[in-house]
Amino acid sequence: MRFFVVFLNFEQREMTMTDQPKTMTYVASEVEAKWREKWEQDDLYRSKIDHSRPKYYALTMLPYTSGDLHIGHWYPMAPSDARARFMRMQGYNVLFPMGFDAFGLPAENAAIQRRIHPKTWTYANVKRMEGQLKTMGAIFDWSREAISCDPEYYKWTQWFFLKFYENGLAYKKMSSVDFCPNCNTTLAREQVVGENRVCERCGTPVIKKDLDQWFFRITKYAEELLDYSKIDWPERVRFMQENWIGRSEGAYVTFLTEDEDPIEIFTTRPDTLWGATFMVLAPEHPLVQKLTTPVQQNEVAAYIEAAGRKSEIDRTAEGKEKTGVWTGGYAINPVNQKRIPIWIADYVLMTYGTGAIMAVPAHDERDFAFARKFNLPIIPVIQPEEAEPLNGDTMPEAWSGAGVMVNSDRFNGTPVNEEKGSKNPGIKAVTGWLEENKIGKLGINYRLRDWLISRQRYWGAPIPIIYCDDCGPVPVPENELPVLLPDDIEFMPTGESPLRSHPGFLNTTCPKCGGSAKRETDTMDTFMCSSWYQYRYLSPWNNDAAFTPEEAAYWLPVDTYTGGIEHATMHLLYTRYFTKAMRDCGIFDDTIAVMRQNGATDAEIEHIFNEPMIVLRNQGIILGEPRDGHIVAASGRYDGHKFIASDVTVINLFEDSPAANNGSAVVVGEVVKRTNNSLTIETPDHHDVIIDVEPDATFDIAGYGAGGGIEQIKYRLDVEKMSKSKGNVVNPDQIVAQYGADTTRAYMMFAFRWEKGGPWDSQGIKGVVRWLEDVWNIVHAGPPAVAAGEDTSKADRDLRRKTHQAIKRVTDDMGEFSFNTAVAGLMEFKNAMLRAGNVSPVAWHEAVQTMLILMSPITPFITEELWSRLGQPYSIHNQLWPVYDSAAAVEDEIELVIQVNGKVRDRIVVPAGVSEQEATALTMASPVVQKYLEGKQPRKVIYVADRKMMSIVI
RNA sequence: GGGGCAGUGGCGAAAUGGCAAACGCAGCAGUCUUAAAAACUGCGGAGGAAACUCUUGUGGGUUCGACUCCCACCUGCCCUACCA
Repeated sequence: MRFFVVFLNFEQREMTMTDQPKTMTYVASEVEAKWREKWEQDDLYRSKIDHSRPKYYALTMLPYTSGDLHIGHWYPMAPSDARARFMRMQGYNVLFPMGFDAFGLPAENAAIQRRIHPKTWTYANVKRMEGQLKTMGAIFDWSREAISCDPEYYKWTQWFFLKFYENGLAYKKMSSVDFCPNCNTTLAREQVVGENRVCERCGTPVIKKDLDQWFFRITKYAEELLDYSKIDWPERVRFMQENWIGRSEGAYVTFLTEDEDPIEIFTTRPDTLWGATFMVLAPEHPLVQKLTTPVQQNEVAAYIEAAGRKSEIDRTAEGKEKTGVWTGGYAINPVNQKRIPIWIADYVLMTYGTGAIMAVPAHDERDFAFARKFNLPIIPVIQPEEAEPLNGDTMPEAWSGAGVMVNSDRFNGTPVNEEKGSKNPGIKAVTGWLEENKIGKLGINYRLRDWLISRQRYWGAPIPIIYCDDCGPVPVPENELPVLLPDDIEFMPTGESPLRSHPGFLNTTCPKCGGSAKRETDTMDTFMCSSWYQYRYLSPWNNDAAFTPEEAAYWLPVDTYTGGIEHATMHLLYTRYFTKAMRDCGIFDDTIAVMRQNGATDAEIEHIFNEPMIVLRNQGIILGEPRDGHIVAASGRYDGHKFIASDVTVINLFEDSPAANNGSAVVVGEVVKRTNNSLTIETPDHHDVIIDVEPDATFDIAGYGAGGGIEQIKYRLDVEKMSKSKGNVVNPDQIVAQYGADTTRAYMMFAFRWEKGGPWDSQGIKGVVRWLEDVWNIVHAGPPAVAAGEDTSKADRDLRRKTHQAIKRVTDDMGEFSFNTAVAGLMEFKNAMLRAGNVSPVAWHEAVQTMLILMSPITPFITEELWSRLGQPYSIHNQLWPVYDSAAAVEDEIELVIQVNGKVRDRIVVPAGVSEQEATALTMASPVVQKYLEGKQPRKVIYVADRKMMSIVI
């Protein structure tokens, strides 16, 4: 009857409390508002350089200014904040900044739809989101806030562009690019998604357009980007990036046409060169015109025209059926001087390799399909061992496996295995020979292409280039930055940047010759802004540099970065590239100088500017909560496939359906969809029926009486991503209003495995509510009243053990991002406190204070309140993290598990320090063991001391 | 087609090769209440009256011992896709 005791104490304590009367029930909103204000006043979470303490830069991906924070924003941020707080209490000087990714298409689209200026829309959203973020109780240092659409920010985005341009990392070229006809802008390759190649933003199928566009030379870093040895990133992200970079090792080989024009090809299978029976060029290949013979002219022109017109969907819709035409030209295979025809086909892409291939139909699926379709010769040059000799005329498919080289002159008999590149003896031997004879050379090819950064939109950072008829493209001088976006602008999307129709922006003078010139009117991809924001946070107040070297020298690099996996091949690849490019442009030189002044060694400096973020962890996604729809019986009449209802009744079971009366029909089913005037129901035999509800229809919904209408009908929600249209969005403001920020934070951490996520459960949050209420009550109850002279040493030791076990558990789990088990450990500790018997006030206070400190990173408000109610000095968040004492955590006695032949048969309680001999003797004495032994000697006895386990083999 | 990840109670989950299901939700029974809610107490994988037996997607293997390691398969999710 512990609660009785607690209650008594609670009363006693209340009378002795010295402060003003305090609410005895936990009201989250009061507690949170009070401390939020106090912390802000005291600037509790300002992060300042302090060389006496180790730094820790924790970062979570900045939100886009969409206008409303949803629970999906809290999910990465709140646990990341808890972990940053945890590091702070461990003695680190922690920087945990926040800002906004504020440029981009949605602002402009919203502006077009609602006639609000993107700037107005964006800053209103920033304001709203700042307010929401502040309720979270995070240790964001708002003095370091950075907003990417501020001129003070994008000045430096433009400056980076100029630095990259100076260093040959930015260039302009005419190229065929993906263009979204709905958003009216070009897209980077990775912004085109799915099998149908649609725009990531709006789902419109992209088209190809030839435009003069700016690119960043990310391909220069392809090899370095594949090196993950200095960073601790999830394998999954690594795999995705590796896949995206797509390194393949092979050989470049030059074939000559009959006119001696060289055609370079890339192949990963130089060992099959002798089997090349034709060549294929991409339709866009520059040599196509010259190669085409007069006879083939018409056919080739028609094919190229058709290929250009075909959308990506048309191509895939054809089911990969090969198409192509012969140019009429021939090339000479350099390894055997054979004359082979040159074709063009759209299965060869101009954008990969050299845009030309040697076709080896015997050993490549695609070439095989092409050769069979157009009756081209197939010559096997790899013979699988222990198989019938391959026959080019009869083989049913290409052989891409291992074997021995045949029909390949001096290489006949060379083994070929399934390995790629130089690990394959056949490839290795042939490549060496090609190099010796200057026919070809070893080569690496990447799938990665340069990063297209031009966007034909207004709401982005203008590209700081001026075009002069005499001087060509001229960079805007640094002292003229930023190139400001004009506010007065027409937004109708035309496929050209709106800036082009703004004469005041467009027309300028050439910085070199002073003549009249025009500005570049494209703006930069917003991924450019978010590629360097981690550096702007260091000193957003600095208008003379992108970041302050003193700040960078102290805080860099980012120690932990958290965010969604969806950015694996975009943001996370770009920002790695950006840091490497900055390093090579000398942008960190001042920072390095400061580090040297501060006594940093070369070894310490060496790796710091190679990668932006050392540790990366991805959280999962919170999905919508599933729910059953109402089961309804609708009466009315059929009109074709539709049902017109005059009455809708919610029933409990299908069987409760009322009988049809006076000629009207009745349909019964679960509501799966609802609009303003119709319901879609699924009948018990799983057919969907659409019900049009008459405007004056009657509703019978339990609990709503006569006032019920169609809005009260619940429709089924499956587990799906949250979206407004699905109606399954969880609004964090509402959750916070109902339960408080602490509960919301803790639930985010407890509900799922953080990296996995899962469907929202509106019931599950109650567990967290009860936990915090229990903690609240425990603190107010105070230490139990112990009778004079009673020995509390055993109870004290037990509580102290639980305390230190909790310290260990929470410390380890927080460190490993295992937030759900950290909270579970704290709940267990709370349960132990509830069950603690008569402990001394000293032991109770140690336990309760430790509990509050361990909880404080997770639930910062309630712990601060309880800490102060205990009379402890402000602030709990400035306390040091407790240190685990293994001696205190050790058990007095342990339960020894006894296995016989691998199965648990008995458990005996033994003293903790028991020796193996004693344990064995105790085990053998067990009647259960005796029973299984049947008087025989065990064959083997295994004692696992640290697992408290004895295994006997009979 | 290629690559990757994951499958444990009704649900979210936990378990350095060593007691499967900690912690929590829902559920059931009870206390309190006129009643309900809340709160509290107990039960809580399946079968069985019980002793006990079975159980981590399926089938093998390694081991005294496998949710955990290895092989094959099934299912789901993610990435990628005519990439030479």
